[in-house]
Amino acid sequence: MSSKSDQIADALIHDVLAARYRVGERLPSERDLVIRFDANRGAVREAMAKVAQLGLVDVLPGGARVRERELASLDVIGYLLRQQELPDPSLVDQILVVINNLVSVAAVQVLENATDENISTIRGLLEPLIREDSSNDSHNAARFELMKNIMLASNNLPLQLIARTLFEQFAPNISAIGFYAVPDRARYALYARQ
Amino acid sequence: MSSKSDQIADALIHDVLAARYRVGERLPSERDLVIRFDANRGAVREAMAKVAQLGLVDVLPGGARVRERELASLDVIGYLLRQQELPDPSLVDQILVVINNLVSVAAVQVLENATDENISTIRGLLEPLIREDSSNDSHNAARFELMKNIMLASNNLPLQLIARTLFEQFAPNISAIGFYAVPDRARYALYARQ
DNA sequence: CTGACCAATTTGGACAGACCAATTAACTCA
DNA sequence: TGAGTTAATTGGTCTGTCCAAATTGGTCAG
Repeated sequence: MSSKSDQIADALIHDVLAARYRVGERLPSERDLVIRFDANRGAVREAMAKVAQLGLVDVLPGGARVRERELASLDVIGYLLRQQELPDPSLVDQILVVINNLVSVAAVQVLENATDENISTIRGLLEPLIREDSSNDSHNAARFELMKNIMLASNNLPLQLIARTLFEQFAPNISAIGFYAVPDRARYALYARQ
Repeated sequence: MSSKSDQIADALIHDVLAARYRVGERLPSERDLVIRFDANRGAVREAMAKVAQLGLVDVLPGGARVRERELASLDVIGYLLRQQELPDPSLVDQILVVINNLVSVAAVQVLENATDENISTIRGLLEPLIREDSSNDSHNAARFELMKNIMLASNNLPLQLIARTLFEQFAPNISAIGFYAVPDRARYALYARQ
């Protein structure tokens, strides 16, 4: 059972992402939200702070105003994926484009900076991927593991933060959408050989 | 003048990023922080919620425990850049690697999805970059503007969120470090011609 | 009728004190 | 010494209050 402020925040985030309020419009006042959610103002304020920290609203005396979606934090991706029962396919595509590319960048970084140990670990993870006879599920799991290791070994903190955020927001939704992006096996294999 | 809860949050974030607390260690209790910052518990709790939302700590009954830095939100980058008077050069390098690559991805996306209007706008922004006689400052400003437009035109929300976060966290620090990464002019020119 | 001005209301920010449930730390006793 | 129990600590929530900034609505001069 999540805390009450989290429940309130989730409801507010959902409403904002569902465009229930226009950009620039004010959210209900904290005192109104107290009534709607049957909570005290402290809980409502904590929820508001969370929504504001996600970059979805600007909170200041006079009211909390909705910002443009493009000004939000990366952390809203998870909420967006959960907005409907089935994640938006185009959003999934967009995420996969970014992830696949970041993995490539990370792979380059690994080759430049990583230790031999890291490389050998990654090479070990790579083998199951080269085999063509593996099932889709096991192949995806192996690829998932490989990506995470490449990110970790990249030694690039922003890269790690982005990747972890995307992976983490993405993971709970994989079952609903399948993890279908086709990796560029040849490229990874090339990297591994270097 | 920022709000008190923001001041408290900034101080806590600074301490955590400065590794004043070990991973897994507990932050001072909310009641102790009330004393240290001469605030009430509500303000402290709002600050704590912000730090938790950044992924720096886990707050639960018994105390707020520090998490590994790799589990944080991308939004900590700005705080990391401001940790010392002079931003960490290696962190700057890492950010630039990511940014430059994301721009490339976005450029591809633009070619696939963008309107003619977008493309012509970008092509217009590209011209000042091709000239070799421009000063470094104006060249950088032009490149900055170009990148932002490519990102916007990419129609890829995660990409936009990441880019905006990085640019925004980065911008206040540009003066301190210079914006020195050399763009791959040839590649952009190639894209533009397509 | 329009627009500038002003007062009343609304809103977020902060404060004080209290209770509960979960966790943690301390203690006791076998 | 170690396991089990108790006491203290901690976060989560609640009620109520005051203040300053922003908004709103009305008023009045032009």
